Order: sequence, then structure tokens, then C-alpha cells
Amino acid sequence: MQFELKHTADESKARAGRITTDHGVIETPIFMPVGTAGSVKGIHKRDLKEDIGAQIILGNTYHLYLRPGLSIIEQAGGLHKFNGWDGPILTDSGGYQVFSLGDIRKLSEEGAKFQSHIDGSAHLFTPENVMDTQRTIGADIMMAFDECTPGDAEYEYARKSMEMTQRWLDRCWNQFVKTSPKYGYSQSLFPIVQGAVYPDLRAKSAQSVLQYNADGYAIGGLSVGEPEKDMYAMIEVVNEILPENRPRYLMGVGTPVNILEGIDRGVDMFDCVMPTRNGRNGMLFTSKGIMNMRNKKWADDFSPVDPDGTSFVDHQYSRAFLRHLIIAGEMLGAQIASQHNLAFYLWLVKEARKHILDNTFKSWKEEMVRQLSVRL
RNA sequence: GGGGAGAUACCAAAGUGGCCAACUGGGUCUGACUGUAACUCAGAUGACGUACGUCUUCGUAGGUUCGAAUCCUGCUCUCCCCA
Repeated sequence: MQFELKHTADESKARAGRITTDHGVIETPIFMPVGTAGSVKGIHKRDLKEDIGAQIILGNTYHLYLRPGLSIIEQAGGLHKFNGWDGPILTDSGGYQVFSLGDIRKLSEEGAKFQSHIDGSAHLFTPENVMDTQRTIGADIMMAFDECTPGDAEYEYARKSMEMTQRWLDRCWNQFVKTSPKYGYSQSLFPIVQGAVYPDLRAKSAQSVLQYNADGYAIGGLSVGEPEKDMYAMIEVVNEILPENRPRYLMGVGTPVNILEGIDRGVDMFDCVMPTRNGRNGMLFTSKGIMNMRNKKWADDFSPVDPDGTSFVDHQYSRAFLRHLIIAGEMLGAQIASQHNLAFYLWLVKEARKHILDNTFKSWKEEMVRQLSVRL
């Protein structure tokens, strides 16, 4: 994997770049749709690629390991062959599940023991076997196994957690270099910076991660309950330290505004379940603001879903019809909303890239941020 | 014509003397959702008031009772069975 930094915007740290993987090119800044179980919920590959314009998608180690299981994925010849997505894939390591499944897992120096959310069976995830699993899944970008520290963690907890993530990273890296790709294309491993909302911990974590000279670096443990201003502050601290010539991935973020603020602070890659999950739950993100499609005011609005939208669903269906589908619990409603949101997210980062390249990012961003917060 | 059952809030449906402005579903309204245990979750849903509360409700008109959605009587309507 290679990263080429094309341009940094005036009056901003926003960057335009290009990542080249064996499965294709990614133009940054980029938003990566989340396909936890190997599928971006409700979205066909064709729409993902041609309508939405996704350049890379996510998968999840924990979920795929549990179901369908590694044997099936290996038999298929890796996740790309299995799900038919021939572009780049990034897999999360299960580190987020250490956070989100807090009630059904036990943490130790060795790793995290999960109680499967599917059948209750016990599974030990270690930095080593998580690397092996991601080799088997065949992700173009593998993520280090970390503890995603909760946003409200006390300093001492955050320090110990961050230090353990560091030790885990070392074990990840050893296993990574000791093993080889299984399917004939190369894989990268991204370390993850932790440290909760404490600048000194973040700085320390970012410094320590540099020793691996990785192909890219991630900022984790944000948008997990901490105030937004803390999130932005941490991004600033970390990006001051991370190398210019490597992509920076802000994990799990976020709202359209979060993404623009992240780009402004020098982040290149984002992923988030919001466009799909909130879409399924009836919320639309548009360039004019947020729409809650369950609100009655859309019931007799027969205008297009989003006249400015780039997806065919934006013009094919009316707001009234989409609202009807969502209220009626029709699958198509969730699909349309998800597809619209993803197309909007991809439009947003593409637009950001354009404005970075022609040095109009800052003013464009300010105007967009104002607009995006409006509730329609 | 004879026999039986029933009428409760937008709908369905509990409640059968005080803990009932009335369980529970659905519907409706409003929120929340950030490396997906999530097409999920939370709140509201007679009126007025921020609230303690006040007022009007359980087909309808009366009655019994300290007190009635609940008991009694008349009326109206609905459904089922037999002719």
C-alpha cells in the first residue's frame, strides 16, 4: 500500500491524497462505508460502487470470525471473493467490541475473552490470533488489536489502557511481520493511537506508534462518549505528531460535521455506521440539513428525497413515499435511506477534496458546517 | 319471531365497587443512534397547567352507594345461534 500526499489546503491542515492498494486506488479524504458482517447493510455491491462511489469498505474481524467463521472465508478465497467486493477492504480488529460488548467480555493482558453475542460461547481474542484472522479474511488494511477506551475513562484507567494497547500493538506487529498474506496481494497493518481525552497520553501514544513505520495510522477511542470539543482537541494533538506522508484514519467518526472538522485537522480516512444505521432508523443527512423522515411534515411532500442528491434514489422516490416506507417498516425504506446517506457522505468527502485542491476548503467548510446542522 | 353475547380512549383489548384518566398491543407524535449485540431504543399520546393539581370521560338516560367503567332499571345500537 502506498500513500501520496497531493496537497494541503491553505489556512487548514486539510489534505488531499491518494492511497494505492492492490485492489485499487482510494482518493483521500475518504469515507469508508461499514460492512460489519461482510455486507454494507441493505446495499448492493453495484450501488455501492457505481451509485454511491465507495472506494473502500470495512469488515469486522469479530463478527466475521463468529459468523460465517474463518473456514468458510478461507474456502471462499478471502472476503473479497466471498462478498464480491473487489475494491479495497479494511477490517476492524474487534477492538471496538472490547468497548461495545463491555458487559460480555473479560480483559486481560493476554487479550479479550468474548462471550459470543450470538450463542454465548467463549472466544479468546489475542493480538496474535487477531492478526491471523485478518490474514485469513484478507483485508487490504488490517487494524491492530486495541482497547477502545471509553470516552469518560479516568486518567489512570486511560493510561493503563493506552499502555496495554501499546504492548498489544507490539505483539500485533511481531505477528504481522512473522506471517504472510494468503491470497497473493499485500496487506498493511495500521497501529491505533489511544489515550482517551488526555493530551499527554494521546501524545505519548502517537509518539510510540511511530517506531513501526506503518503504512498508515489510526486515531481510536474517540466519539465514544466524550464531548465533541475534546475529540477535536485530541485529533489536533495526535496529528501534530503523526507523519505527513502517511494516511491518518479517525476511527468510527462520525456525523457529517465531525468529518469536515476532522478533515480540517488533517484526517484522511473515516468510517461510521451512522449513514446506514441512522438511515435505517429514518434519519437523512443532506447538504441542506438533517431530516427525520418519521416526522409528519414529510407525509405529503411529494418532492424528490433530495433534489441535490447524487444517488438515483434521491430522484426516483418522493419524500412522502420514503416516509411511508419507513413508517410501514418496509425494507425498501431502510435501503433508500441508507443509500442516500452513503451517497451523501461520499459526495461530502469528494467535495471536500475538490475544495482542498483548489484552496477553497476553509470557507466552503464553514458554510457547510452551518448548513449541515440545520434540522429540516 | 325465539335464544345468547356485547357496547371502554384513534383502533384492538384488559379492567367487573375505592389502589382507574383507566393494563397491554397497534397506530400516532417526538427524541436518541458515531471502528454495528441496533430495520433498534427511549419518552409522550382525554383537556388545561412547567408542576403539586383541576376538570371532563368507559353506548345513552336514570337509580343504588360515602364512592360506579364496574351493581340495578329503561332505552339505543352491534354481533352470534335457532326458526
